[in-house]
Amino acid sequence: MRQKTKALHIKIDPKSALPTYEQIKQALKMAILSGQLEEGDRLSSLREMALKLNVNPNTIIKVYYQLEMEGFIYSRPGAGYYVKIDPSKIKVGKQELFQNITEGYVSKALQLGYSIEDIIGEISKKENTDD
Amino acid sequence: MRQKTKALHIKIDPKSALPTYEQIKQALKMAILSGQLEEGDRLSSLREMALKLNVNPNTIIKVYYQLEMEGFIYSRPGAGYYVKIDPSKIKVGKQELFQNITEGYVSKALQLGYSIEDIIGEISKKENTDD
Amino acid sequence: MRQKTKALHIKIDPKSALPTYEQIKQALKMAILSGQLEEGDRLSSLREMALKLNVNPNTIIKVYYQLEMEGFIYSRPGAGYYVKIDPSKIKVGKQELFQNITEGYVSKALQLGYSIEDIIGEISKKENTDD
Amino acid sequence: MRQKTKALHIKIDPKSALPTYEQIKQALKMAILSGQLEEGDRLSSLREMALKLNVNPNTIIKVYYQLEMEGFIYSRPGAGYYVKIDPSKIKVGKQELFQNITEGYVSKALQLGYSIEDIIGEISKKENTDD
DNA sequence: GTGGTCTAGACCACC
DNA sequence: GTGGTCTAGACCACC
Repeated sequence: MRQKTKALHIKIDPKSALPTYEQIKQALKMAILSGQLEEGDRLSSLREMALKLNVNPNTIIKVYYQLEMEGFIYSRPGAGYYVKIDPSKIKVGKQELFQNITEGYVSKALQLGYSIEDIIGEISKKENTDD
Repeated sequence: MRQKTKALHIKIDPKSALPTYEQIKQALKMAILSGQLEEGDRLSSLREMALKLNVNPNTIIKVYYQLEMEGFIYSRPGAGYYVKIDPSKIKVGKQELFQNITEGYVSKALQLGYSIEDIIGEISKKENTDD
Repeated sequence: MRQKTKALHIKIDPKSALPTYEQIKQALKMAILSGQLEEGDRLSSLREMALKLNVNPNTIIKVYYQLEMEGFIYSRPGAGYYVKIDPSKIKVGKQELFQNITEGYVSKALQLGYSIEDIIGEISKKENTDD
Repeated sequence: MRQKTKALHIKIDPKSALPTYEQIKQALKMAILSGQLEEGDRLSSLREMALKLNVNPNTIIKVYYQLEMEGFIYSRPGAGYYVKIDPSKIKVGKQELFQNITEGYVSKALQLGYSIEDIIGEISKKENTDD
């Protein structure tokens, strides 16, 4: 069982309308669903994570608690929080999330007056691009 | 002189992490940028809109006030709120919004592990679809 | 008794924080205290005034009513509103108003950090100026 | 790092035709432009200020929000509101305000029938005066 | 404790 | 009826 914490690059946007804890939670969920974090990986400790993100420890407590409730991580008292992966759940969760964000994105773009062709054209530009 | 208020179908998602006023604001901005609301169109009155969306009038005041600050609408006290359109601004705002949501969507999908091809494939499914 | 209404140049600033009726009221009071409007002068009728200032007649009713309460004008039912001047009151009212606005102005300028000399210097510039 | 809130003596005139929030806003703007409040100074918290001025917190929220929009202060959620000063902006804002109030004052005095000499005479009396 | 969102509702100025 | 000001007060996110 791996004990080393993987480096995650979570950016908090203070101007976002989303609360801080929600931004962190979504970032961690993405990391898990994408496979960036794997079964047994240890999350940074509450204090470490709070320090890294320059955020109050209570905020991290809230995030870890909710992720635990949703079954993505579990705590080993005294040892830390670990990623828990039910592979089938991950697969389904990942697809659902992908379809959800796709649906949300496309419907907004359509409402703005862009066609599916416009959308695909815009996205194609991203190919062979770093950022 | 248009005086009739256009019907808008704004849905507030109570489960959203976005605050109510932000959801309404974004919906109205979309309607303006997309051309659904045009120069001179009258918005629903504060009380009407509040009633329609089942929300407190003060929340609508906040939305209208911010949209006014951003130059999308103006108020005529005693008469109502009206759409103000600087066409060039609309054009730019629309493109920026489109690029922003595209960028945000694509980066999430990529992080989830999907490729540009996967994304385009998923979006292509939307073609020839009603919903 | 003069029946011709004198031309007054009242400007309403829709962006002012002062309500419309207050702006009109102050302008009329100034005109009376300054001698621009004299004993027996007839004010524009409610409808005329409302039309000239592009304002709702009810607003003018309110203004005239308050000026009447304060003893600056009186109404002759069916004939209109007329300036009533108690010369001693006018003199006192004018001086009081002058001292009030001077006091208010000077204290603001001082708080901003300007000296009496600065103030006098700025005001002196107004001499030999049209606007 | 200054954290102490400076004492401000803001008086609300209930008889004023200016709305409460406007009076408070102007007083704070004056304090900033005059240098009474400096870069980094912390404003009283929403609740403190509301208590001090015997006004509803929502009224203070409105004041702070507008001052934030105008770039005079910024909020650090959970910490408070702080003065933000772009010195050049302050200088310009101060001069503009001074010229505005001077212009407004002088034009009223002139309309009342006083001459520039009268005005300067009245203001000169303020010299060597405490109040 | 501090900022931020939101509700419920009164009252005013103006159309 | 319509916008605008204001109060009283609850609840949330975060420090």
